[in-house]
Amino acid sequence: MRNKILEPLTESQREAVTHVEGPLLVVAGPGSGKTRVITHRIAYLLDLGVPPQHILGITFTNKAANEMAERVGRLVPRHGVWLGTFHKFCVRVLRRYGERIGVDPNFVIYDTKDRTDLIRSVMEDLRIDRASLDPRRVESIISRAKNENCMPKAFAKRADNDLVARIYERYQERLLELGALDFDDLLLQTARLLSDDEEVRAALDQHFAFIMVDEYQDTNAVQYQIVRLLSRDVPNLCVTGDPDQSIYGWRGANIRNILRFEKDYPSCRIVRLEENFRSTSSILEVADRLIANNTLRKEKRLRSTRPPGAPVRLRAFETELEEAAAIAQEIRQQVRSGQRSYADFAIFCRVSALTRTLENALRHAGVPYQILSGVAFYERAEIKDVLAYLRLLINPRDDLSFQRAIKSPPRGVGDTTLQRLAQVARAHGLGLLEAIPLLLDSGQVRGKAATSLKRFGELVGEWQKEVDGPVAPLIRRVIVESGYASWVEGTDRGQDRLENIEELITAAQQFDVESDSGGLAQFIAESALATDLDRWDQDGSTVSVMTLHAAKGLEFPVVYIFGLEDGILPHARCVDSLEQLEEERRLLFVGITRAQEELHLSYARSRAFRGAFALTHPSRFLPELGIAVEELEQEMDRAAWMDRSAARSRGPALPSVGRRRASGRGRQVVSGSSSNGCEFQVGTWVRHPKHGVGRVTQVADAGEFVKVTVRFDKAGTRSFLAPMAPLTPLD
DNA sequence: TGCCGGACGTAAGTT
DNA sequence: ACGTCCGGCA
Repeated sequence: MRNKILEPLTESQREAVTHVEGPLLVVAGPGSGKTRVITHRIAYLLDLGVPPQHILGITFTNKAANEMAERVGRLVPRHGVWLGTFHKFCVRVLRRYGERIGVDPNFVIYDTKDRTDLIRSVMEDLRIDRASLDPRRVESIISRAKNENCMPKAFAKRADNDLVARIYERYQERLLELGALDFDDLLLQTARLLSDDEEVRAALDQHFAFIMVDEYQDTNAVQYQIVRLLSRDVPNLCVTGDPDQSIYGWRGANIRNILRFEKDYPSCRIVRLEENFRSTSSILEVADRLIANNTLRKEKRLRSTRPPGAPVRLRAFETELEEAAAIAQEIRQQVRSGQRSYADFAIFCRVSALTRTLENALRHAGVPYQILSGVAFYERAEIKDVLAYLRLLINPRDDLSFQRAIKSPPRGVGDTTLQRLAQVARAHGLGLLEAIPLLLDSGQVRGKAATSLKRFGELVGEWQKEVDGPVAPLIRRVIVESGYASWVEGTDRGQDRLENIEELITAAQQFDVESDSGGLAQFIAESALATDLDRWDQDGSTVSVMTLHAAKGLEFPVVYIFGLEDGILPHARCVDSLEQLEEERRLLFVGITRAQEELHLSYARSRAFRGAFALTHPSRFLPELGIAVEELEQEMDRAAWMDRSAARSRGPALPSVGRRRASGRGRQVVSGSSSNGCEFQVGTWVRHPKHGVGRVTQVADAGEFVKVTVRFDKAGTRSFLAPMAPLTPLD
């Protein structure tokens, strides 16, 4: 048995695996077998006779947790070790001990959308105009505060934003009233529990004698504190991570947590895994050159164990359409010729908004794909609607869910009725659902609204009797009896939406079968914590499309990264500070190091944005890769590219001065404009069907097209590519 | 009173 | 190209 665990390991991997007592830091470069180390170490501990319940494995994503559970299972069947995300772990702790710090054990979890809704409603209550203070900004400030372990009181003392402090305070009060925790609270309340309740802390510290934390470079202040509090008396803490792959600074991750591990645990052992078994040396060299440009970094070399393989390609396209089409066609060809299967390919981009064009191209080329975008499956409207009903059954005070459920399907209860209901509820300190009888008795509501409300209350009462039974039949009952199913069927994409609900029911069936599942509350909690990525099927015969963030931890034989343009990668919001810029560089580094055999990078010189075309600049990271850019038509101006990158590194962006080719390839849209440009000149008055009359302020060469900038009275200044723009000259 | 369609403003990443 | 808001209609 022990041989099976230790044999396949390298020297340093074995060193990490066989380290048992005391703190251990594994600094693991990409593709260095980090997951293998963790899973084999768990197996090793089990083999030594450590009871599985004393081992705790914490990851950031469900996917990572599942993969680990599965791989440990291959070494030790039915191992019984708890492996899960930080958030899941916190849910578990809070359900059991949360009451000691005033957390309702039946709490519901509010996701980002619920949070948005609640913050908006709080701002309404406080009569804060949305125009004067953007709710989205408020959200991110509050979330940031929570990730820094800063509660409303402490936040108010910082006092740089009075208004936000008031919203924050009220928001927390509302969550408490509603019996809800948002994502950040799961961590925050757990940290509070562990630091305020020594009895619980000590018990859990003892209980989880062996703790392993993956991706430690991505821990935030609260997660850091939780880990610290659980490894004080029994510090058998093993963390793994790679500072070069820290990409979650924007949500409060603190790269210093991993950098100071040695100081936190002076007796710790450090093992470095620097051999890369994943990528060809060509790919690795590119990654290495790129990341060497980060200044806030400990020097580290990646050692390749593989031959050079195919060179990394970097291509420039005129438009995003060509870029997408080229990727789709290439993949199709490689599969058709039998060299590859679709599952070998992954396509990454910085922002999920970029996938639309790509999707079209893939569909057009008949390439099967799965998108793993930011929009989680469980955030789809229909899923949220159904979950709102379920949440209401568990927690009748959950007004947010009530409001959602009562409106879908529309049943004749509108804002006016709801406002009256809210008044009554507030007067009696009840939830909206609970206040229905009072409102009806008061006689304030009559007619359809009254009967609908009454019926709704009765139905919920009926369903509540079933909450301890299996989940799947309950869902089915709810969607039929509420009229939701028949209503949704008649809406836009009704069939699709119904299918999504079916998928939820399938998940519920699965959940029902698992013996130790914790009932409806647990199902809802897991749904809130589930992501798109969890539904991902790597063995399926499809190309995978995802963001660079989502790609972390994965690997593919062939990787495409597209949209490598300034403003996209690095993202426009990240170019102002060196720290953020370097995080963007790490993001590209993560993407590059996912590739095993082939890596294709590309950018487009123009891209549709907000419905209009705009010119782009190549990413400032591209010159750092040390590879030449290929033009769509070979030997075309390498010089122009060099100029541009030189200009880039010198300073602020210069207007892109491209060349104009005599003929476009496979483009139908070019027409109407004469060879020397177009009919627009600076000063020309033009009419736009939507924006009305405006005046041309700028005419610039844009590769093959001409960019026309027009100032409109109302719409302000906008740019168009001349041949496509619906502009009519007025002269 | 509630619902629907056009106008308007707006867009990072994830648990 | 998209969701959200407001005003008019049922």
